[in-house]
Amino acid sequence: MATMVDVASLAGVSTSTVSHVLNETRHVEPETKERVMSAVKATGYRRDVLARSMRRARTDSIGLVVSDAGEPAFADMVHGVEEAAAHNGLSLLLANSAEDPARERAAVEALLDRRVDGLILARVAGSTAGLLERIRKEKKPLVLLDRLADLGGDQGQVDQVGVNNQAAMAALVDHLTSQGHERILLVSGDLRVSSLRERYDGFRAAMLTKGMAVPPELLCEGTVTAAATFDRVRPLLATASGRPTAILACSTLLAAGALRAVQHEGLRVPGSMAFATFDGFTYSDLFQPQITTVRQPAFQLGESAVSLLLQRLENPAAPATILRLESRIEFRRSTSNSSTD
Amino acid sequence: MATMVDVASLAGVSTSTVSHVLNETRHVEPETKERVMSAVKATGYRRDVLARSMRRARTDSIGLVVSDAGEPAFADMVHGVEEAAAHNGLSLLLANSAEDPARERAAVEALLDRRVDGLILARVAGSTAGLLERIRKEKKPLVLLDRLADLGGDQGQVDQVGVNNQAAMAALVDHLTSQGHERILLVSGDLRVSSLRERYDGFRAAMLTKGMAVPPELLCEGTVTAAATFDRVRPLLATASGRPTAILACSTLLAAGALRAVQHEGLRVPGSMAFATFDGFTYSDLFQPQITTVRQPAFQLGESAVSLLLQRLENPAAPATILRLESRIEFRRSTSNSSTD
DNA sequence: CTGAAAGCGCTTACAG
DNA sequence: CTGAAAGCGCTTACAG
Repeated sequence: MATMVDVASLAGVSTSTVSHVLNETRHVEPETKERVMSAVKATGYRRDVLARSMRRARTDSIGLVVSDAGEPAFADMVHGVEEAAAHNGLSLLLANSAEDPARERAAVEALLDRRVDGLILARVAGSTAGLLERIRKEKKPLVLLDRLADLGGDQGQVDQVGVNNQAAMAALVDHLTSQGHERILLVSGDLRVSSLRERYDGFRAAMLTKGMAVPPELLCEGTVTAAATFDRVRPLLATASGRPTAILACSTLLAAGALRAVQHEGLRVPGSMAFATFDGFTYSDLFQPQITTVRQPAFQLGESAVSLLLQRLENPAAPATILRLESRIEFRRSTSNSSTD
Repeated sequence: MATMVDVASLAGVSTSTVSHVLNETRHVEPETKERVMSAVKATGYRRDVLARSMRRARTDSIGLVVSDAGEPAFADMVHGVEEAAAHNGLSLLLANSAEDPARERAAVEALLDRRVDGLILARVAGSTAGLLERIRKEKKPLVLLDRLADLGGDQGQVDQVGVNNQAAMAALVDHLTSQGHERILLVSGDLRVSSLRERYDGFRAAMLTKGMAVPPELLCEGTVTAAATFDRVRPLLATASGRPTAILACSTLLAAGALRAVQHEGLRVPGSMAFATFDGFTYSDLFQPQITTVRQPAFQLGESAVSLLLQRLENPAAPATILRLESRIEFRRSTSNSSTD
């Protein structure tokens, strides 16, 4: 591999000049510049980013840690981040934490080791409290994505971008109650995940506003896998008496478990059970049942996270920004009374 | 940030000794070692991996570029790679190429710049011939994942891991013909993608073996998006005369386009059209129609790719390994004659 | 307009 | 058993 010294000697200049030409960081005579550039070409020189990073403050790279890049919503967020990063000349280091706090921690440490200029995190459910502290100590710009932090006032705020879960939930409850549903089973998952907590709180608030009861047996929370959700939901559907008339799942995973329970009990959607979910399934237009779904603007969430990070890099002292984008509800037959199936 | 010099002076030793203690690369008196370790703790010292990498041959990191980490099959491969990498103390730099050759090229360059110890690539359809050459020139270990290379003999071989597409296709054709299907529409996509090419070739070979005709109008190839596939497939289903009785899609994306065409024409699966696909949809057990699917052992593909890479790092001169794992076929109602729907 | 030289934080022969 | 010093490949004051 050719080094800068090779280029300099071939061009008959100093390495300072080569560096300045490459970085356009001070004026160089056109003719000299020319010589340098052709020496670069002749030697096939490529700047060593490791050495470069060691001298500079920046690495022009950012890190993204998501709990599972394979989940549809996260996949789109990743795309958004990639697009925006590439657009801004940043390279992206991506890591999955697989919903495992230890993996998440390890991923963050690896990214810090590589001196990323900033971090974007969609944290896992059991994310340790120390993680944000660790990043703050390193003085690394940080943006929280989708799963936000509920920080106390004096801990300092963090830039965050998520969706307006309350509003989406209110609209969904509106829709379901307008169809005459009074007994709605909420499958809300792990409430340590802020987005799930917000949906849970949003549901209760919306029901309260409507003057409707929310009996505890219709709040199914705490399950983390589809299988566990199946086990929890199934008994709730077993007997016709007291059975909910609608199920509302707060994530794709939860929807999968709940739907499996519905089918296991021989109930048809929407014939004998209405069903709606957040996030939902890919290619769902092709399959039955057609499920009413709250779609996040996932791609834009990713893009916005990068924007916030860039702003933060520009202006480290600015107050934190908290962005809430609006979701879109796709109404389908699974919550429609007029349907025959 | 504390540096090695800080640690050394606090412990009253040289930086050599600190380095050797940290790397366990030469014997150090237990008592000295102790002093160094407590100085490390006291200063909160963390080794600078950039500086370290600059002096060493290795960065203990590998790069993975996939065409879309959000597609189910690729998502599982990514998980396999991550798991195996973590297990071997390697950190993983992941990049999506979004089926765009330019993005792929940029991703590879970024990874080379970061001096990954090796690369794993699931290449895009239009991947430039120069890409492999570029990596070879850099003398970087490389493993091809899922989408293999059809290299000429004297270009030198590359380590690769994929599935046995021929065998899976033969079994599928066996299954369909045994159900009485003679007119099978093959939706094969972009034949520059080696796995799709293999499925295409496998189909023709299997049909030939059965002594069955493969009329050109039942070979739908070259489409890259679901929308384009829809447009190509729809007219083939428009009139009952000459309509295929079964459709075989070679990827999730192609299946989506074809299925949309089937539904647009008002045909029911499997009532009026049998349907099978490679890769398939997630959570497909929950939805109708239930589609016969060839599942790749995607996670294991990812793991195997890392194994091959590690072997290559150990032994750069060894002949290339080409690994073929077996897929599993999930037979479902979409290809079952006895079903009423 | 350009160059000589220090320095980023490590690793590793070389020497004792 | 340990240390002084060179060097990895850059960037950047400093000097002219």
